[in-house]
Amino acid sequence: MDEIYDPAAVEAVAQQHWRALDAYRSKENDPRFPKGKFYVCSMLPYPSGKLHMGHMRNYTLNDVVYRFMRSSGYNVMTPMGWDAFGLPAENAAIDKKVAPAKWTRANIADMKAQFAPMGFAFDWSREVATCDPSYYRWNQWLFLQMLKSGVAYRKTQIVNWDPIDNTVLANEQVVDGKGWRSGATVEKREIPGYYLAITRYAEELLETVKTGLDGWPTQVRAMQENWIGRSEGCEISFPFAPDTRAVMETDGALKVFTTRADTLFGATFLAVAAEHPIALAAGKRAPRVAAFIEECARGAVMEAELATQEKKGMATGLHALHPLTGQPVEIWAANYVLMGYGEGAVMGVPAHDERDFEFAHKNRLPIVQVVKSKTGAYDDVREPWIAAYSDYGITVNSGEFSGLEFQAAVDAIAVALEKKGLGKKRIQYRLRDWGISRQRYWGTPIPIIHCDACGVVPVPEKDLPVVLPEDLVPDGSGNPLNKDERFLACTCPQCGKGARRETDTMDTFVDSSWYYMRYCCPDASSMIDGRTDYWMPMDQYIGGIEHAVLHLLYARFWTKVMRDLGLVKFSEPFKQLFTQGMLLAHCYYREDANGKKRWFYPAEVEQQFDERGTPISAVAKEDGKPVIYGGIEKMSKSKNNVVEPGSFIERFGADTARAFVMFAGPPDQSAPWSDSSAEGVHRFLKKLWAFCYQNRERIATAPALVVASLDSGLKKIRHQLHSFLHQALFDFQRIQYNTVVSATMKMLNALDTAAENPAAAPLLREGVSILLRTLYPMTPHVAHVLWVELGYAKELGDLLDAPMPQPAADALQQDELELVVQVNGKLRGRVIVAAQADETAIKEAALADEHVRKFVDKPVRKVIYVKGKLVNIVV
RNA sequence: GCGAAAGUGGCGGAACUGGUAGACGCACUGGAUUUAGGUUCCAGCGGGGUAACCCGUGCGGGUUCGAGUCCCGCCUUUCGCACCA
Repeated sequence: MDEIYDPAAVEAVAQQHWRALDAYRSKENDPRFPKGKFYVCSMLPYPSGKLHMGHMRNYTLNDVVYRFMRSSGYNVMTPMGWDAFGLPAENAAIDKKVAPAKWTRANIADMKAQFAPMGFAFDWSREVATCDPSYYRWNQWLFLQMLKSGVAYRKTQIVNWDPIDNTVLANEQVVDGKGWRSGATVEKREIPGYYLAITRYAEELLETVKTGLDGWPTQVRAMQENWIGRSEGCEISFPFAPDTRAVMETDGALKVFTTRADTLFGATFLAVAAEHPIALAAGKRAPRVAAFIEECARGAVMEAELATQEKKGMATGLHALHPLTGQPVEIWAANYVLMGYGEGAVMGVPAHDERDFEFAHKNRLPIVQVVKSKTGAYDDVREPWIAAYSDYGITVNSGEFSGLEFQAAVDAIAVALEKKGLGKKRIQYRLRDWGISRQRYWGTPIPIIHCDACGVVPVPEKDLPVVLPEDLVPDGSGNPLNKDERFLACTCPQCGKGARRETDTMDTFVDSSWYYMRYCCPDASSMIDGRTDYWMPMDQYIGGIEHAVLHLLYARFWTKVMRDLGLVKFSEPFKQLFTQGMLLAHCYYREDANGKKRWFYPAEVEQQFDERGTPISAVAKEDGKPVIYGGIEKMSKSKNNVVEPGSFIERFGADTARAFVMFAGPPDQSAPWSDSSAEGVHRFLKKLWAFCYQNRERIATAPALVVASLDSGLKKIRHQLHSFLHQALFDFQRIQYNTVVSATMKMLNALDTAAENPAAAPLLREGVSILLRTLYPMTPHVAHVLWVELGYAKELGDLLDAPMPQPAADALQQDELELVVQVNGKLRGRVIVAAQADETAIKEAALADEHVRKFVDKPVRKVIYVKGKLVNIVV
């Protein structure tokens, strides 16, 4: 055994050992693991080319789950793959004039190589890249099945259009309403596309997220519940007034949805989206309406932007009739009404809705109070109008419906409307169908053929996959597939005449909706096979909170579609979900005269402290002059604060990197990277090695542990060790690995104290075996080598499958307990009592304590005893 | 704007179910070893006070014998908002 800890040597030995065993290849029903399967998986990464420490944190987390569960006796499988389609490859293509396929595949190779030193337990035999035809053909196949069942359908969609580059822009590519490359003001444009009817599953998606999925974080469940957004309300029709009838050339009605039918008598205007047919018809007649529609057509489609923009409106000059009073109500076009949500129209009740109030106030529309509070606080909301009263209350000014409470009013009005055929109760979801068409090259081709004679024709299953040509290089001016005759030209499967292929590709969320099922059978000749039934549903899914809604909702939806096609038997893909936090890093900059920031790498900066350890200033090493501390930020290239694993691992080893990213903070929260803190963890591993080296003979020759013969000092240390273990096992289960690392540090500190006692050898032998196995999931290399060197492998087997240690009952028991004594809830003393002492004796001992007596200057009113913890004396 | 979280020493954080605030580590200070730097080891380390003690978990209220933890109202930061992944 070497005297000095040499991480490079240790890690080479351990990895060689695992490679020789092919240690992470998983197979179904492996008889070595009678407890059954455990499938743990991290959300697949986008192959951007560089792995930073943040990735390492995420996959270390995954790896700790793997090793802990395997040590607990499960047949664990953890795969890895690549979310290989998407926009960044096209941007790289524009920048570097390299085909996205080539760039992506080179990145995958790079990243895979960067994973190697970390010693992750990935089963690489299951690797999947979503840009491989063998994968995306099944996106196409399932899409065809969805077309057949009607889950997939064609409809127009609104996109961001860059009029200079003549291309559709992603929301990300719209900066302040302008195209990021051209600078042109972005316009909304309507084009046809494909949708998946996720709303068909709204009720089931909602029900399970509310009452099932108990292995998911509650905040994720809440976010999904709110995203689906079920609301009970009424659909109400306002029949066209003669002017509207004339313009629309029909006697229809303007339909709205509201959850506040009780306020119907307060509806003083109607607001429609700028794209609503009535607005468009009015625009043909009135130039000012047309101008307003055009104004609304500028600007982006993002909801956050729409919701924060100034509320603007324009009277259309048209009217509809109130369904119950028959009074004409003015129709306005408004920029805050969304065409894609509900009916694209709302009734405006300014007295009882803040947004309507703001709108009415600005446009001098009438405000009519129709609800008063039950307490009388808002009985009189007359002019001057200050605010809307949006709480539930009692109806007023509502004819025969006055004097009713909210629900009674809604019920009565709904009945009245239904009698007239002008409305009914209805459930409305906020959730919208999923538009999957992207006017982009680097994605799964949508398997559709356009024929002049037959129209839109699906590609026959036997012709799948529709292979994406891999040699095209986008130049920023639209989808290069539109110019690629080899791809475009085809024959119509129905009439056999020449036809054109669809050039839109699928949203990359399609790729990530089921890859985790393909990992189970990556070489299957169908979409999935029986092996998926063995591994799925996944036991532990790990990924960022940013995916709380979209990806996780799409994956749940996709699973249900597959279930309804008879492909899988389960309805939910992920039993447990863990949302990991981001790794952040310090950043430093200097500003030049023009306010332009120059960002320094942390390594170029020296932090200075005062004598109390408070950081006072940071200076650049190059000139000794101050730089500005920019705080702790997300790692990003532009801020030069990306921590790269390569050089760190070379200096300190993968185990230090792994242990530090686990130690830095709770795994579900963001944590900053710190070089010096990481070195502290390295010191711990060095200390561990040195301790094992110094005590190797004592451990090797230790007699068996006899608890009764330990002196009281060693007994106490043994109690500590097993308490730390007890806590660590709890923390392993709740995925709080930062405190597991702390526990191993405490164990080493305790063993260090024990080692001074000449009789400690049996305890050291037990303690080190506990310590190594507890530490192993975080730092497998050094744990493996020490395990072998100290002879534990011969006794307990390879560390990969050595069972997790369990705390001994005889160690957790104590003869004496230290109790805290409080007076009126404030800590005033401590007493030591026998473990079996009864409550009366304990209370007496507490009252007898001299520190306590000082504060008991009034009669004792009550004494509260919390078993094993404290006594509180109330005076 | 809407939805979801987070806020504890100089720093990262600990305190699982209301019950000893600050475990473990970093930084810093003093000392030992070393020619020196680094390493290693020992001790100290929330604020105030000679002390007894007092004050302290973003801010303001409340519940409780007892609140970092529960409730109400604010402030700040982070994530998501449907074409970034």
